Amino acid sequence: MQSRTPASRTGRPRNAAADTAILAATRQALVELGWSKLTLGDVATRAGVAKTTLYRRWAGKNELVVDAVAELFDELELPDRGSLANDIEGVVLQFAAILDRPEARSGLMAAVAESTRDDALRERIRASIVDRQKRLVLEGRARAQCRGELPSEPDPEEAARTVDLIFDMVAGAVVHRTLMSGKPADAEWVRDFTRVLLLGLAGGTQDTP
Amino acid sequence: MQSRTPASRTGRPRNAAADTAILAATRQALVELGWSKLTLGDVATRAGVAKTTLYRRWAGKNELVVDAVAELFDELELPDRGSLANDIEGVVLQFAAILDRPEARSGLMAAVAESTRDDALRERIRASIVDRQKRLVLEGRARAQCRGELPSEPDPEEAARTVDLIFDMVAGAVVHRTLMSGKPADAEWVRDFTRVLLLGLAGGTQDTP
DNA sequence: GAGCTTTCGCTACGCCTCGTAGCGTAATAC
DNA sequence: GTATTACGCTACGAGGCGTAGCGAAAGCTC
Repeated sequence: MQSRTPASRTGRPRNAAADTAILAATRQALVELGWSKLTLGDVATRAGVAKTTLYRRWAGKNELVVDAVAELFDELELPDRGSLANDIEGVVLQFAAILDRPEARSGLMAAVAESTRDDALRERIRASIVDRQKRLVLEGRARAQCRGELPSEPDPEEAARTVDLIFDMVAGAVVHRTLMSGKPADAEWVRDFTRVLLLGLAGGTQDTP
Repeated sequence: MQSRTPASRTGRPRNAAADTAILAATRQALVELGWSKLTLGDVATRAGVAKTTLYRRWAGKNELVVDAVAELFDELELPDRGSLANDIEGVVLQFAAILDRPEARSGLMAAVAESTRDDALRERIRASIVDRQKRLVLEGRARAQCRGELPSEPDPEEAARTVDLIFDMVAGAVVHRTLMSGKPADAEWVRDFTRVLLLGLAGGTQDTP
């Protein structure tokens, strides 16, 4: 996950439990201290490992926090709730619930801030968080096209653009609502948002449910 | 702007030029160093003032960077370009251009990250950045309603909700596209985005231009 | 002008964190 | 056994933080 697994077959193996303990301790420290006051020495103490062990596995605070936060977003699921509107509302509410947790808020935004000056970190975030969750858009879109709720797009290039656009609109709106405007993405807001998004995507050819 | 103006009529007045010099030095340091490696001592040296002077005017790194970044967003304007679609495309492209500047990227996101654990800082961001730019949505919306491009909303409470929703959708999508997806919010993307947003807002009763 | 008030530049300081080096020990593969 | 790697621990220099204290400068009031 973090640095390397060079198929080292010899020597003492790494303690796998330490990884989960360190990542859990990182999230706990994010809750109690936030990003700026989080120190690697403190995380090591919480996890019950030596500080040097932590440095042997992660390059620094940035990489550690990205890995710790990325696990949070793997909880996202997209159960079939019968309609595209219900599917979107469900996943948006899940996403909002994750962003309600302080370890996700401060950790994610701080990592994104650092990634503006660190290409490797940006790629790490993209691979372990952003691109991983794009699967939700792809799945929901495929379902909706099967149901006839969305027009099928023959041009694969244009379809990819649309997927990216939807992803940025959904995730961006929730993040902005939660962190910038500072208001909750509650059921009422999610309903309004989903209505506008669906009308826009359906090309204005569909009635309001 | 920063700390206090208690109508201190007596004593040596503050050097107003130092404020602008400090904020400009902060932006320059953000460009060259980024948030995490920016130090107040370095900013003071760049601005040609003593470090103690800096601490007399700002409480810390967070507040200083918020003020330095807030000035960037005051450049946003909303010239009348004839149609709601053109107005939106114009302001989104302006917003994207600001987010293209490294001092805006790292400074804004880091401040938002810190604000998740600092209520005073969150309020400072809301007042000096977020709420200030909501004027653009209000103005564009009023224009569009005059043109008949958007339905008028009699219920003031629902109208306020709609304004908030539009603001979060526009700003959130651009920020997410730029910083999370790491792709440019170029003319093509802005056109696609505006089309979806407008279809959603018009309630599906309008043709694609 | 004299006197008061506030700001400014400068130096110095204790505190904390960072990231690394070095050592001895533990755990596994061959 | 031996080789190899991981681990815990201690110690260290480097550097930033935020503050205190000082003398000097720049205003206002009288």
